Amino acid sequence: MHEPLELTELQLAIMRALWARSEATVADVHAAIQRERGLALTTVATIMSRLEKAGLIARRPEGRHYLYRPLVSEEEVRRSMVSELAERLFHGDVTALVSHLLSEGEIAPGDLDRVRRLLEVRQRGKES
Amino acid sequence: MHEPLELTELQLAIMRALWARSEATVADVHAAIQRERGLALTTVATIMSRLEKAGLIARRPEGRHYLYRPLVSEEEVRRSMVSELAERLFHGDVTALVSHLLSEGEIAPGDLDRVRRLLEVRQRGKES
DNA sequence: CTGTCCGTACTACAGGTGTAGAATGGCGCA
DNA sequence: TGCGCCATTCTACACCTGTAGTACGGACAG
Repeated sequence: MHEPLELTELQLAIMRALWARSEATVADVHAAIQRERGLALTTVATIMSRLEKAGLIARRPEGRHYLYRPLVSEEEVRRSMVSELAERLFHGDVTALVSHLLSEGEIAPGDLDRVRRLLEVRQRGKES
Repeated sequence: MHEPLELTELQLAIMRALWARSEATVADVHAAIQRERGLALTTVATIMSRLEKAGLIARRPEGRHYLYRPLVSEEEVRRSMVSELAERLFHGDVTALVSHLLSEGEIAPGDLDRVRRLLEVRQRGKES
């Protein structure tokens, strides 16, 4: 239904603020990401109106300003971006991506147990 | 040492052709990616000179044309792009990315065994 | 010696992103 | 009723990407 859903870091920062609040004004979002990036309020407003034009968020009037809310979930974006990356780098072979993660020293040895547990849960869940 | 190494799909297609050959002319690369995308030769030449300017590939004169070769490996690019994505989407928590891959139905149940075997090999390799 | 062909380099342009100042429009106070 | 404030919108611009036509310089054929 959607074309690939690729967000840049700035767009993601804004979406994260919205996901955390579910409804927020431009000023809210601006305040929320102020710590990480010192952007002008109008910059945030610009990006948000572009996101709205792109159909990723929606807004409704509320008094003198607008309240924005996300139209896509964080999970959707993650799924889309991860599988897009798997496509680009591993011909869509997600297992190859996992393999890369397991073999390239990306995961601290201590975290392997966590992964193993996840895997076991997942495998039991799918049985039968 | 490098700043994040983010390649677009087109850039990757060209890099893949170079990785597969280790040295190639613009015409070679053009021919190689001709099947997937019907681009003009000059388009490929443009992208390749931009990649050279960006320091991702290098070239040396060879008779009347140039031979290009990659300056970054496929593995480096994969590592960089995957960890960049983990950064963007999971605050750099690679285990969370694996968890996402395991839980979001991204992996066919049949492939879970492969993953488990990879994990076991990896874990045994790291012990003591 | 000169015209042709081939590959490279230059130029161009639309669309997207990061960034933000300037203009606008309406609400409430004086 | 007019002024100012505040949020929103418009305009602007530089840089990157995808895409490719055109110009240029040198090697080769006649």
